Amino acid sequence: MKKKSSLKDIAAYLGVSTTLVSYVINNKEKEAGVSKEMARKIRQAAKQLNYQPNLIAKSLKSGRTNTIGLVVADISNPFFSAIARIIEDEAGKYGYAAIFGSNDESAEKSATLINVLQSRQVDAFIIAAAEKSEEQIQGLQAANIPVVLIDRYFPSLDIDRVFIDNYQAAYKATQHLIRSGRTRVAMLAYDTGLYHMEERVKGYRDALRDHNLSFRKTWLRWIGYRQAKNEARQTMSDWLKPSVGIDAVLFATNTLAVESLKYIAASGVRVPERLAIIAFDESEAYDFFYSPVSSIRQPIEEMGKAAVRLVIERLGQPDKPTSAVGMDALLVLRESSDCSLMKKND
Amino acid sequence: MKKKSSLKDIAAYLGVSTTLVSYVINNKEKEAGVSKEMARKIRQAAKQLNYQPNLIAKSLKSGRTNTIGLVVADISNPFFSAIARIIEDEAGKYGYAAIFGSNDESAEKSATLINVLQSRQVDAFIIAAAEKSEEQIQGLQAANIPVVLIDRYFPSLDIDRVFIDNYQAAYKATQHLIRSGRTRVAMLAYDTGLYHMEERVKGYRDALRDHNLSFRKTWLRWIGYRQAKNEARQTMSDWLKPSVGIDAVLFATNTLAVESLKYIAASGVRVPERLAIIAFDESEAYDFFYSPVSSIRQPIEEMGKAAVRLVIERLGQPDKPTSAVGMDALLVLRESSDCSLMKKND
DNA sequence: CTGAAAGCGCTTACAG
DNA sequence: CTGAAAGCGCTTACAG
Repeated sequence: MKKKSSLKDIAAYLGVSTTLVSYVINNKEKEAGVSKEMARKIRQAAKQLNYQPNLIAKSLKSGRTNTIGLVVADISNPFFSAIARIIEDEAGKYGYAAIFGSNDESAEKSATLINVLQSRQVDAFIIAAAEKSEEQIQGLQAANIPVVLIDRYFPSLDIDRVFIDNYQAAYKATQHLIRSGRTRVAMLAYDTGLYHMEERVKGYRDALRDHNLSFRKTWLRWIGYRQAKNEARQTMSDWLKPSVGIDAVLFATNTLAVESLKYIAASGVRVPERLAIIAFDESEAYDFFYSPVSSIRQPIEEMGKAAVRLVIERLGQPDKPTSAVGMDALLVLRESSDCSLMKKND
Repeated sequence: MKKKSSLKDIAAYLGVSTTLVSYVINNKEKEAGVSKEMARKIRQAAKQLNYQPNLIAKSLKSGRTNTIGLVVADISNPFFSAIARIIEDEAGKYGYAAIFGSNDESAEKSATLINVLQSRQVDAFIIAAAEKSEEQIQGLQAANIPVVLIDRYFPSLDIDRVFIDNYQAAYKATQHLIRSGRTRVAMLAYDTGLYHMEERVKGYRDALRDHNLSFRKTWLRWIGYRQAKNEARQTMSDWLKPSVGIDAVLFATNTLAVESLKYIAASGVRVPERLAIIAFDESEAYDFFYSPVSSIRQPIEEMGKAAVRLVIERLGQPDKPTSAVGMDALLVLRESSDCSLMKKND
């Protein structure tokens, strides 16, 4: 039962003041003009007594915790856990740790989470924002707490952010499907007002329009986050009816795609011959689906690093102008959208 | 720039002492005998001034942070991110938050991580331990900090833990392969001294022995965590040579399996006809591999919940006897080990 | 070169 | 029913 020792313990042990100990422990001996000999003795005692600084006390004094609050939709979603890992590593380089939380795309949970993290005095936030969480985020800004949005953002908010050009990504993917001969291209999206989702849908619709494909209502389905599983299956089942005859689908996220791919595999519909597919994000499912899935790959590593960089910059310079870091997603073409394998007479 | 308000602000605003405010804010008005009217006024002022407690100050006073340090190998591994999510939710129910870190299966990183988390005064740890981290963990115990090991543990340490019966799981999987006619069953494992890995290998070897299959050295390959990708591919390539003729493989983890499955898919070897497969853990890859992969599924949810429960119990009763919570994994049989599809004349 | 003292935002035993 | 005061473990301006 080795007791933790405090500065006071070291001071008492050596019969000196805590002031001195503090200076040495924090390597401020030069500025404070602590004698070499004293510094040596203190360091030795610290080692001997197994001193570990109490960062809580330090934080109370300094007002900084060197902690970043990370808010994502669901840490068990590979997209977010990959980002979390990058952020963990990158923040660590600057001496910051991450406290994370999942909001399940719910504004209420997000509010609770942000409150908890704020009470814990995190120095800054990196947030993949939930729908309708603008006010919470503005609240943080009003309280002068740095916030960087990642993946999603609100165009109405003047705030640091890292994002991809979702419109372009969806447009290009749709265009690819159309140019290779698909004429009934559908899109499966989440029913959320979030800007990034709207941009993806807009890119899809504009691509249809620009290629003279008249859009039909049934081709675009918005489904709820909480019942995604059932609704994705239902949608696929509807779309694959001969009377509807969808011949290509753009999936707006990996979770939507994965659920649908399960249905597609089970239903026996041939990909890409009968149905071409392109999906956002990444998933091991994409690699292992019998027809490897073309995807819109976000530069996760760059995004995570940029988010941490923006946080650090903002902490150092609270009044600097907002940074909006846009990146391009990569359209990775594989077999699932290879329309040379198209079934002509269908 | 809404300033955060402190207890002192509320006290000053109302012209009362912080003592009173503290009692009310913490709902101790009854015990402290605060007047109804005063309590009402304080609550109102707290709301009005947008009071948010400073948990850091609270922690310094109380010596508790209501924080659990979660150490895993890699938060971006779906097995660990799934556990993290469970732990996050479950700990939240008890008012605890989680600070996480990845140790990349390295004892050095683990030591650094544990130090950082300890400096941050986490109340307890849940750790998926890295090889050779016994001493660090004993150090925590010596400092009287509750630790619960999850997934892996050290038989030499008397410590709370949650684990599955790895021996049984591997034994049964191997037995299944043998009973359905496979005679050259290999196993791919991580080259680590960790007990859970040794148990898995032991289960495999004992199953071979009990079914009178003489084990051959080449059938068991231990590969390094950091070069798993290359070594897994190399191993598969070796095993699939006609001269070696492995007809079944047990994979000791999901990452090992996923890398190997990529190679197998590319190489054109038929599963399960030519090669039967069973793999530990879960992965979307298992569902989408052309021959759905039989797996040894750990009860992740129960494990995560049990770990949090043990932590909470230990915090409440530091001297209670050690809890070792063992669970059974589930052998989920699918096509990849369906040996009725075995290629007889091979 | 070194130390006494104030203060970060809380809690709580104690006095009145 | 309410308040003054000490203290959690640090940091740092100030005095000597």
